[in-house]
Amino acid sequence: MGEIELTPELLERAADMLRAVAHPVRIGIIGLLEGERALTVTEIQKQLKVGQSSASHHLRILKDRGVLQSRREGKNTFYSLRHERLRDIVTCINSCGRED
Amino acid sequence: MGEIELTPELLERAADMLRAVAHPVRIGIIGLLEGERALTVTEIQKQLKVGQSSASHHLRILKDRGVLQSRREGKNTFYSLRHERLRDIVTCINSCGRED
DNA sequence: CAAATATATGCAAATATGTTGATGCGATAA
DNA sequence: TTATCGCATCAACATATTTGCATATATTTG
Repeated sequence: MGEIELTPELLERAADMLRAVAHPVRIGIIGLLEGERALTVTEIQKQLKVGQSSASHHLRILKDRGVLQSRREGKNTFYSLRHERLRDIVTCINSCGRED
Repeated sequence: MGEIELTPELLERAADMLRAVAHPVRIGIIGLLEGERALTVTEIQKQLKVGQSSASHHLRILKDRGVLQSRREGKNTFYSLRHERLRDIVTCINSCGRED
């Protein structure tokens, strides 16, 4: 539970995934997608109060970077977490954030 | 260990801290600063092979966002982690890494 | 004080990201 | 087939981040 390899590739990969998550809307999305739950774009955009285009855009970023996965079902596309562990990041960040 | 509040402020704060971390050089810095260890700007810039100005800039970002703390000692400034837990993020990310 | 060392900061060009409206497109319903 | 829903994507513009050079400041040394 300790050592981290510092190869440039790992740094790049880690940064890539972190950049994917580092946006309020995208953190919100991850927050909505607990466990096995899968939501449609419309459900997500309504809960987070963002435009359709914006939601779609952010979902794509999360999917491209391997954070989410999606499946199409009729007219809908359901998005869900690919790594439940990623939620830990948000938990972790929130627990670190609070003593200014 | 479970529920995450989704208030806009928390989302912003979480995103802010994540953005601070989401850069290869800055992840590298966190990687170097295990435990209590504190390093000078020069030590950090040499290990990560970045310019002086760049190292200084990145350190400032990490400090401003509450990731690092610093103490001055003579001509040197020693930087160290403010939240050991933040290292978990890097570990977590790496363990999630892509299996395309 | 002058010089050297360690770090910080201002600035500007290059690049990356975010935002929004319009439009395209597959799936279903009428 | 036409209309509509759900979503994706394009385009254009706005904002933010990164990088490096030049320069400034602080500390110690001679």
